[in-house]
Amino acid sequence: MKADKAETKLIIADAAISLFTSQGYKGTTVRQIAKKAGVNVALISYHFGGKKGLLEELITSFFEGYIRRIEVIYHTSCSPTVKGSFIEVVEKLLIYQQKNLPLARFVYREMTLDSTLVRELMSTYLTKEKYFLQTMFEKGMKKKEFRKQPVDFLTIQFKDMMMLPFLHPLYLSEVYQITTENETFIKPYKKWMVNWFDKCVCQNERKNPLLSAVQTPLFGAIQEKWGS
Amino acid sequence: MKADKAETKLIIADAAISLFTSQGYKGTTVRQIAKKAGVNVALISYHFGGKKGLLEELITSFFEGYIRRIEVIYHTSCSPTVKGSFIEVVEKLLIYQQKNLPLARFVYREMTLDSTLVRELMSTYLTKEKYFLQTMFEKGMKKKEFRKQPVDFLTIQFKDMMMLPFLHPLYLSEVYQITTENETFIKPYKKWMVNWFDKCVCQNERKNPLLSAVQTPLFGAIQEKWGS
Amino acid sequence: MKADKAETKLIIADAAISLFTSQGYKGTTVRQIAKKAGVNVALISYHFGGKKGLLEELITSFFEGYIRRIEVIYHTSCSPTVKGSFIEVVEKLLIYQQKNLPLARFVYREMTLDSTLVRELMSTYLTKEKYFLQTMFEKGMKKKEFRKQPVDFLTIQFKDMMMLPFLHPLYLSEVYQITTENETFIKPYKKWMVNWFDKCVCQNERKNPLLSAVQTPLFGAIQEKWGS
Amino acid sequence: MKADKAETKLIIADAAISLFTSQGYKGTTVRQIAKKAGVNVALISYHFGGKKGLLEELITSFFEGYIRRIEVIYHTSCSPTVKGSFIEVVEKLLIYQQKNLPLARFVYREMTLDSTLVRELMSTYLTKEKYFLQTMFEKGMKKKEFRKQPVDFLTIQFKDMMMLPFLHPLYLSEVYQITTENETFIKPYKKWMVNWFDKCVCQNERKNPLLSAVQTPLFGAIQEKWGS
DNA sequence: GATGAATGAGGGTTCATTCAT
DNA sequence: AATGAATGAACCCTCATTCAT
Repeated sequence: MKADKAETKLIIADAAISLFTSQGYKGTTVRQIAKKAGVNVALISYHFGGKKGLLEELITSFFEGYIRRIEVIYHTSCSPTVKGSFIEVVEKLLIYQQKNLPLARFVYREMTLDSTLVRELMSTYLTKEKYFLQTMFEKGMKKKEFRKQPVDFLTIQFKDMMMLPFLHPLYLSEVYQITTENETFIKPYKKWMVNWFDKCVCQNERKNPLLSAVQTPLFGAIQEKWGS
Repeated sequence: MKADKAETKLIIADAAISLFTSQGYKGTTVRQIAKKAGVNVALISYHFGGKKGLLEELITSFFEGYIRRIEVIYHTSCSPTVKGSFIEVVEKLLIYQQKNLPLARFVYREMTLDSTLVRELMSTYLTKEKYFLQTMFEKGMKKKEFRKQPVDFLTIQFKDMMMLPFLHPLYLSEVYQITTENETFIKPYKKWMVNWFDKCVCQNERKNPLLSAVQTPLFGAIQEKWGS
Repeated sequence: MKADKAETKLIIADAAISLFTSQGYKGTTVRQIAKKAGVNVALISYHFGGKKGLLEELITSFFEGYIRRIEVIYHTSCSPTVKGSFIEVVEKLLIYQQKNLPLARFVYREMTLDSTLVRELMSTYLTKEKYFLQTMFEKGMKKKEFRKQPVDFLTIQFKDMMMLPFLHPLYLSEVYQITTENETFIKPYKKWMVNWFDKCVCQNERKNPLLSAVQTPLFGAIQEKWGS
Repeated sequence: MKADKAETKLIIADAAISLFTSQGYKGTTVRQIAKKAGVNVALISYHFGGKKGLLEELITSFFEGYIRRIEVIYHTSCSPTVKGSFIEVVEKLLIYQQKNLPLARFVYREMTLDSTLVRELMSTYLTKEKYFLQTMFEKGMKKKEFRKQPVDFLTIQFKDMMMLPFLHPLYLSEVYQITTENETFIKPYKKWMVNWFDKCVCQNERKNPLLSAVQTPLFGAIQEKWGS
């Protein structure tokens, strides 16, 4: 039985994502991947040019989809406000990451490692992302929609908040049955991000500035559960 | 000149922490560790019973120190309020984690892997930690100092917030020169935690409940930098 | 040109037998085996699951063939006398051991070691062998063909005599050019075994009782036990 | 507590003999020996110049005692017949080997290995032994006490018979509780050797030539060679 | 495109030994 | 004489990859 070239690649990729996520890249052997995918070991080298090539394709495809979502909105958003565009970005990225949760988790974890390979792969995309986000922030400031702030810090904060929930230690989900996998997570988290824009980014009268440094359960989802 | 047993073990452990942190456990070879430590490879097996044993000792010693800090405060804190005890815990743990930053980072990352070994090592300590935190929260509630809330969620939120800054992807720090390593991080982060207690945990009049779900840059440290 | 799986395994096995026999299991390295077999080291693990697996297969296959020869005769021998069946067994086993002389020597030597592994491997086969031999001896006694004697001792004596010539120190053969390898060994040794059956096992008039101490049992100690 | 130099050496040697016997030379580590002896590992190198030196001393001391027993009788025996001297030799050697059973077993097993070291150690003693035995046999023939036969074969047969019972696979003893260790073994075995001398070596009338195939030589093959 | 035998590099570990105390 | 930390060589094995089919 001969499968499609594309089909076989997909099967292998899926198996790889699953194993890489739970065991890490180094901790996974090509034989484990081949076994889980139900294909011959040599096919991994054949289709991806080796284990490293497989990793590359996974990371690349993740960032590809990631950047594309920002890019599309950046170029076509018809929202009247910059904040509106940002909210679109937030929603699209949250959905994207949740849909590719294991891959996202794996990529983000691998990013915490000192791997030359991973660094090289990321740099292109991270540069692009930085460009888009910073441009948008600057646009918002120019339009007096956003408060004047160091753009760098805004960008990193934004990126941080978009990434952290997916870095969440696996064991927490398991122990407490709280998870970023179910869809109920997206809505409150998005709300929380909107709030962050309102309070910390946008140009708005803040009567009690002291509050700004305050509260917030990190995860809106949790907050949601025990009501307010 | 022969070194002390304890001394050599320390040198090896230091080298291992450094390498494990940047390359991961699986990505680090004993020969790299030995080379970095300037000792013979066999000494790792001699002193730690192998690479696995080295990992065990590192993780164990980290959690040992971690739990001890909670425990001491739990048993000897003379703060009149439970919140006061919690603040002590926060401070001690932040200092501890910052002082052992690479180790903390490494342990937390390794916790996101599906490693039987790591799971087994942690289970003891996590259970203890859970006990201490939950008991304290319950005490606070019984004393009407804290609002009534599901203790589980409080505990996990607290744990989360104490861990997240140290999971922070390395590259961010490097790119943006923001780091949890310098001491200026602790003070604002502690302040932020205090605020969380005031607004989300403690029994206090909240005039505008809507605000509670709001704001907060995840990292007070960052907020601090560009003023308020 | 890639060889058959079976073929390669045979080549490796042959090299292993040769080296194990002359240097012992512990004294032989997988690299020596691989070199002698003209294959890559990793193939040993690939085909046999490691050095230990190779040992297992060698010992198992030796005993397998050994037991099978007894079994076949046990079930299909059409000799009118039990002694006749025994003689068949003696002949088949002598031929078998001589054909697999190095393997036999190696296995028998390894049996003198306190190896858990070897013990476990043997136990199955030795139990089977014991069963076959004892049943045959008992049958001979029931038919009044054999003298009544403790079956245990008969069995061990028989086994002993079938094994000893192959345990013979290698150096003796070399020094004196006497060997169990050439075929002229089998005939007289078989004759000697027949004689042992006639004089010590079978029910026959013995005119000169003094002779009883002569025609062997290899171990006087044993003879002593069941009297003369 | 400092022990005598000699005492410590003995303790180590005893431990080594025990372990070498059950696990073989290669299968035993110096750490096992040191542990069993209750001394520091380095002492083995200190006292014996290493593991190899320890082996040398054990084998040497065994052969030393072995040869000395032959030598003494060779020079001082006042038996009127050569056969009488031989019987003395037999008795002394049986007792010696039984008293040093584990060592004897170990040495004889190690002799079946292709070890350059062992070969070199033995050669001296084996040459001496060969000289004594052959001279005695020749003397017996010259005195017409022994039949004329190839001396080589007589020697090797004799040596064979003196060695074989100690090569006996360990497991047999264990399974069947028959052992060469208890003293009751020596008497009958000696008797059997006497008989061998009477029937096969000495110049005596043999009324029933048929018996010639019976009283052994352990190896018919040998018997075959020098005719019947 | 798919297979599985074969490869060479490198992994962790164990070994007998030596060195400083 | 005795210790135990330290050493380098060599062990077996696993790895990702390639090759012939």
